[in-house]
Order: sequence, then structure tokens, then C-alpha cells
Amino acid sequence: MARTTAGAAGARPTIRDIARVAGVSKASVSYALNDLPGVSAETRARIRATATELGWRPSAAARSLSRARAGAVGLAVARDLRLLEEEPYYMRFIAGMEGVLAREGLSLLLSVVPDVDAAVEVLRDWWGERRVDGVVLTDLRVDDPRVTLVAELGIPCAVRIGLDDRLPTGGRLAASLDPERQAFDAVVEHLLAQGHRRLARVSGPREFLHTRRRDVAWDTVTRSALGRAAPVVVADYTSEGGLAATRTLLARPERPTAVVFDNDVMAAAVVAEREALGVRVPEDLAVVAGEDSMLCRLASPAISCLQRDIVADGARSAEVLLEVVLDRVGPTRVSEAHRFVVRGTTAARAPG
Amino acid sequence: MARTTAGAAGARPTIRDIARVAGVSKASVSYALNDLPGVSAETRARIRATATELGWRPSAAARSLSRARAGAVGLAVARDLRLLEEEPYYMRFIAGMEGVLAREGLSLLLSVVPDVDAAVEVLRDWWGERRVDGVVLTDLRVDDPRVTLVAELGIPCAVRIGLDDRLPTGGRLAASLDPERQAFDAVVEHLLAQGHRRLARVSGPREFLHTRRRDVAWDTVTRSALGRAAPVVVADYTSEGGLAATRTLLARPERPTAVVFDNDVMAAAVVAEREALGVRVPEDLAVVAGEDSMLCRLASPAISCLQRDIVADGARSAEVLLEVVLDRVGPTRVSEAHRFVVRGTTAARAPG
DNA sequence: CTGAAAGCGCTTACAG
DNA sequence: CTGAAAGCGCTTACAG
Repeated sequence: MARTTAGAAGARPTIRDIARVAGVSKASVSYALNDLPGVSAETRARIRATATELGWRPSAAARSLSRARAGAVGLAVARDLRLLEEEPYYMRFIAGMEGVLAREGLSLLLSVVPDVDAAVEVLRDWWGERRVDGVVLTDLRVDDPRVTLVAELGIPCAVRIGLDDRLPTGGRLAASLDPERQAFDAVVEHLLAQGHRRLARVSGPREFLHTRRRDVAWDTVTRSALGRAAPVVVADYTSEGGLAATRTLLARPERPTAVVFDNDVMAAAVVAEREALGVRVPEDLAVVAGEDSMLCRLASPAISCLQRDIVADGARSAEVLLEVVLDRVGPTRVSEAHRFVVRGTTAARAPG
Repeated sequence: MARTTAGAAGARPTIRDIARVAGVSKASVSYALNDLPGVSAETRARIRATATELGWRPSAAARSLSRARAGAVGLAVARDLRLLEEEPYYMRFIAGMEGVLAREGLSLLLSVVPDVDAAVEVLRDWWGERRVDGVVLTDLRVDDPRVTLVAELGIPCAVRIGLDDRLPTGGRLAASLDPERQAFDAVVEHLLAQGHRRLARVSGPREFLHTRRRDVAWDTVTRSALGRAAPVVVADYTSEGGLAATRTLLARPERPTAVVFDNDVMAAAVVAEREALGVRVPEDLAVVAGEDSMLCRLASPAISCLQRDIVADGARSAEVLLEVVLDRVGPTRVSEAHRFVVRGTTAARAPG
């Protein structure tokens, strides 16, 4: 009805149609529509009007072929589905990327695979077929094969790293900085103020680079506050793993009075199973979660936790990626630090 | 090192290179690599070997342009970020789609936007630029503008619908069937067996088609079990909304002894705030969640709930979409029914 | 400021 | 079975 020329669905107008209708050459159409010099103001306006009238949209494939740009970036999430189950993280991260990408007319390709090796294959395919102009890597592992790959193939890539992390040089790697180094400062300060002296931490798997970052932060801050580094038990982010690690800690002679968990699930599991563990929370055991979520908010007592702006993190990652992709050199983006949110699991207690 | 001919990063080999090296025409290369007739077995093998040796990968853009296929499908998630926060749903759904798409060499484009109107714009862009060959729509609304759009533009599209839902005819819509009609059968039967007679439900927003489906199911099953339809209070999937709706129900003369919530967050909020609400769970109030999650498992008591295989749902959706896209006509895929998982919030009680 | 032409990397009838 | 050629819808030097 409205569309006069396009006709039935499927009959996409091309710049050739616009050129014919507007009485100019294809080249002029291209210049006009891409805001390039080479056409007079009137001609440009006429061409624009014609394009609108015909309902023209550029063909992504044709553009991609002639510009040698995919017009898309990829996010390959490498994470066990079991762990993904309670990960509100990614949808928020993606929503954050979205805003930045939309501004540049870029699409987002997403792949969710169980491990880094599968992710490497996805990256190889994406880049081999030039489906993406660059990729965002999350959940970096120690000696991550994805990082090796992107460096080798020269894939523009954005990662989140800590101040002290070393990345392979060369390649087209951009980083947004994760100021995780200060993550535990407020936590430990708060726990000390509450009278706690025997602190412990239940960490995520050591393969993750951010676990290592937290290791360093934990070591530094507890050493400076207590004279020696407080203990860490490694777990796997699952409720079972968190419970097992906590049992280990509670069985020690130097039984901790406060435990900091690297994620929300482990902390919530401990709070839920406090009776089975034989502790009152927070009276016998203060609990802090390394990530916030509904699990923390709906636990009773509600769980004190570290909080951060994940949507903003996604935006930061997209921004630094675009800079490498577009060969603009921009400053590294530093994300906001974690905020420590005090809730019921670290309420005041008598010094033990 | 290994790659002998490709040279520096960026020097992608094309079928022209293969043709030159193998001493054949580009056409023969295309035939050989696409398993089409027109080349002898030996030639095909030689061409294949050359392609492998050169590290050739098809250019997605070139293929897309000449085949008039994008080689990708899109998923436009239209959901308020606030509600998305606790949605492990999508990552699992996407992982399910992934397996099916990978088999056909298709990529997944993802967009996360706050509402259906924004989603309509995304769909318009994707289809206008032919970035996708089809789309999957989730969280269908009543009179969903996205459905109108895909029908109008003839975008191949997969949706999940109930047995009784009507969809616009025409267009290229495929549906996988959601057997939600039986969702409440086991729940109500179980609650009756526990002695409950005053049941109620706290639903999700009425704009969602699946809320309407549950409305019908609830009406049918409670009417047949109790002689009249049990009451429903509409809420918004948030913890605050769930609590408010529950307060409304508890204030009624016909105060319910069992409440079924359309999602996990509302049920978990009520269990967490049971003291503030002045009820014991399950003694005064049995609670059932319409979706399972860690929130249900870590609540105390753990929350009885409906459970389903979301990864499988994602796979079903991708399958039916591929059938419309590839113009194969296949049977509608029916998903598995919900399972009712009994946990602590519906433990045995004395008849009220 | 404008137009004719070549090119991006594939696919696909059409002749041999 | 094989090759030369046109085409997909854009972009971009290069002449006028």
C-alpha cells in the first residue's frame, strides 16, 4: 500500500533502483547515502528522498563484501551450562554491549559453548569466514587458548584484565581494566570492624584469571590487615562445591568466623544450609558473596556482597573493541570498582 | 609456519587462488567445495586438498550475496532489564539453539532490548539489511507487534505457542507447541491430596501470551477439581509484585492455603518474607513456583516447582525455524510437558 | 560535481 | 566433465 515501487515482499530495492528513479548514477547514490563528498546538496537530498520512498536498506552482505568489514562483532561465551544456569551476568553484559554496537550499526553474534576449546573453534570459524570484525572474550583463563588464537590470527579483541595481568603483545588486543585489586579492601575493613579476626575465602576455580586476581587482592589486603595472609579454599562456583569448602574450613582448628565467597551461589548455599553446617549466620559465621544477585537479596539473612555495574562493563568492552576494530587508538577504559553492600550476613557480632 | 601460502594474517585465500593452484576454473572449485555434480572425483579431491592446504574458508559475505541467504538467524529478546536480571532462561535457550544452528553452519544474532517496540525496530533492521534468514520470537505478547511485523514482511519466524493460540495466517510462521495446558494438573492434584481446598495463583503480567495460557489451564483444572475456578491475582514477576499480590490474597476472607506463582522470583520472595507476611510455610501456606531455578533450590524450605527442559525448547525453536527458512515443511515440534517437582514448600499438612 | 567501470568473493546457468 | 561469463549489491578510484 504505502510502498509504491517495492512491490511484493522480497523485491528489495537496490541502489540501482534508486539511481534509475532519481536519474543519477549508482556511484552518486552511494556517495549521497554514505555522506561522502561528490554530490551537490540538492542531488543528495533528492537521492535520500528516493531511498526513503523506495524503502531502501543497504544489503549487509554487499556492504560487507565491498567494504571488507563484517559489520558484526562476536561474543563467544565459554562456560559449562551447569554454571551458566544461574548466570544473569551475560544477558546484562550483552545489553550493555548492545547500546554501543547499535550506535555504530554493528550486530552481535553470540555463541554459547561449554569450554574454551569449543570457543576456539567458534572464533576460528567466525574469523575464517569474516563473520565478525572482532570479538569480546570473557571469563579469561590462565594461558587462555583463545587469547593465543586471536593474537596469532590478528583478530581484534577486547578482554577485561586486572592491572597486573600480562597479555600477549602483538595482535590487536584491547583491554578494559577491572579494578578488582581493591575488591576486598572494604570487605576486610568491615569484617575487622565487626570484630572478626579469623577470615577465610572460598574461591572460584584457579583456571580463571579473575580468580587469580582475587587471590592477589585477598593476599595483599589480609596480610596488611592481619599480619599474615588469610586462608583460601578453592571451589567450583557450585552450591555443592561451596558447601564442601566451607565444611573444610569449619573443621580446621583455626575455624574462621567470616568467609568470603567468590560468587553468589556458594554463599547462598552456605546460608541456606547453615543448620546442617552447624552454624548461625551471622553470629557464628559471617558470610560475604563476591557477586550480587537475587539469591543474595532473598536469602535470610540477606547476604552482604560485592556489587558492580555489569551493564557498564559490557559497554566498556564494546567500546574498547570498537577502537581496535576501527583502528582508533583510545585510552583504556577503567571500570568502576566494586561496591561493598552490607546486609544481614555480616551484622554486628561480639568479638570472638 | 604450517600455513605455506596464506602468508601474513589478512591475506585470505579465495577460490581464485585455489583454482590457480589446482589448475582449474573457479566454477569447478565452487562445485567441488559445495559437493555439487560437475567435477570428476579426482578433480574434486585435488581441489579439496588445495583448499585445505591454503587454509581456505568461504567468505560469509560473498556467499550471502550470491546465495541471497544471510547464513544467520536472529533472536530479539524483548524484556525489561530488571526482569532479565534473574533470567538464566535465555542463556540455556540459546545454548539449545546453538547445537541445531551449528549443524547447518548458521550463526546467531542476538539483540537484548527493553520492550517489543524496540524489538520491532531491530527486526526491521535485520530483515531490511538481510542480516538474518529468520528469527525466533520469545515471550510473545497479546497482539504482539513483532508477530504483525514478521507476517507483514514475510520474515521466517519461529514462535512457541499453546494448543489454543491463534496466530496470524499467511507469513512464514512456524510454531513449536508448548503443552502448557497440562502444567497445573499435577500441581493441583498434589495440593488437593495434601488437603488444600483454597488455592490461588499469582500470575505474571497479562500481556504475555503464556500468562493467558496459564490462565486457561488454571481455570480449567481448578474448576474441574473444586467446582469453581480458583482466584488469580496479577503481578509482574518481581519480588515486590509477588509480595504485594500475596498480601492481597492473605487479606481475603477466603484466605488461600496454597499459592501457585507464575515464576521463581515471586515464590522465593514470599518464602523469604514469610515471617513478615505472618505465615509459616508450608504449614499455613503452601508455595509452588512456576519455574525452577537456584532460587527455588536454595530457599528454605526448598520450593516445589514446575520444571522444564529449556535447552530442549531452544533446540525445538531452532528446528522449526530452519524448516521455514529452508522451505522444508516439517511437523510441528511439541515440547515436553512440565514436570512438577515436589519440595519442602508443599510438604504434607493437616487439612485446613 | 557526475558517470562509466572495475572489483569484493562467491554462485550458477550456459556453451563447449 | 570443464571453462568463460554474468550476476549478487554495494564501494571506490579514475576520467570527464
